[in-house]
Amino acid sequence: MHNLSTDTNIPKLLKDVGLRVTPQREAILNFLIHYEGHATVDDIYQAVHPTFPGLSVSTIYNTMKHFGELGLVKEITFGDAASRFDVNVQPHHHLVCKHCGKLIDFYLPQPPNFALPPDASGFEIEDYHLEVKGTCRECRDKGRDEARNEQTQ
Amino acid sequence: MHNLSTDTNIPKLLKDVGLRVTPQREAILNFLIHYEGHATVDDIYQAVHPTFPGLSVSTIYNTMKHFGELGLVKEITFGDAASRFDVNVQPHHHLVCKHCGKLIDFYLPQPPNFALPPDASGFEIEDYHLEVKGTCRECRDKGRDEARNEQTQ
DNA sequence: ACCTAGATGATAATTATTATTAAAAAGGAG
DNA sequence: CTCCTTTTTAATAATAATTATCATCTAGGT
Repeated sequence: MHNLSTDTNIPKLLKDVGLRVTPQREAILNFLIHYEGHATVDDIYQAVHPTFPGLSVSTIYNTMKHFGELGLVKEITFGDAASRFDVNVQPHHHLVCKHCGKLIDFYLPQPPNFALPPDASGFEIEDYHLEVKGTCRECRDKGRDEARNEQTQ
Repeated sequence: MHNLSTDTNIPKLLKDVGLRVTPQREAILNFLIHYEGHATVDDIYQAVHPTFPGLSVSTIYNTMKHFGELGLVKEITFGDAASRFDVNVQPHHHLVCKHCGKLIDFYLPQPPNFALPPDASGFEIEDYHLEVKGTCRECRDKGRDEARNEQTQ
């Protein structure tokens, strides 16, 4: 598990996790490190493409898969929408605005306690994620809804 | 919020929630009520289609949207996979097996307590869902993986 | 400089879902 | 019961995210 910050040495990091150092990977990582919020593949593409015209979305998908497996990013998948990637790989949870889709991180002081039901005996817990849905202040203030896809960070 | 059981009067229920009583809706509801687990649109289609050849998937999507809005079912959406529908509309949570996709319900004795971060001030919580990922016993026993899409209930 | 495993990019394929729309059916009014 | 309006259905096309394919290219060791 790696925690990335703006002063991470990108080529070194890539070598450390056993990946070849390619300009594409450097560009993507660099973007993610500086990005506030939770980027989708398309966000990455839109941002990196101008300064790196060759870049293909396949490469981004590929790269994100690698990064995910190596613990550089965490994929957040919500029902309907596109996957988002988070350089915050600390265990954490999300508030999701039902109206604009905004994501806000939060942390639990301690894992929630619950008893496994009988039909789950032998289930080995590896990870948990709490998704809290509701309405963010902005959407509560303005007339709700019609905000979708505006502030989807 | 309605809790469906095997002795629910389906036509009456449909009328009560303000929907027209159609054979398609009756068939879908009847299937859901008797189904153990969490059905996908395709599950419904596969099950109902043989005895109701005309049924179209559009109708199922449509119907599930209505049922969801009226609180007859709860849609569970996980990242990659197809949406599932649960006639258990009580607030509850899920264990998800990473290998075979099996879903197991569980309940929290009390809501997890957490403090909203400062950038979430004004966020109005409406709902929360805890998703616990791991490996179910069956997948732990057999050689893992290659089970995907077998016991996806 | 050379070689080979691995990476890339273009494109096609897949999958879940939504939109469209003409035809059919539900349910109330007369 | 028949007519009428509105909703629903079903078939199809459209969309959108993601994965698969594969020829070409390149990183990094020799």
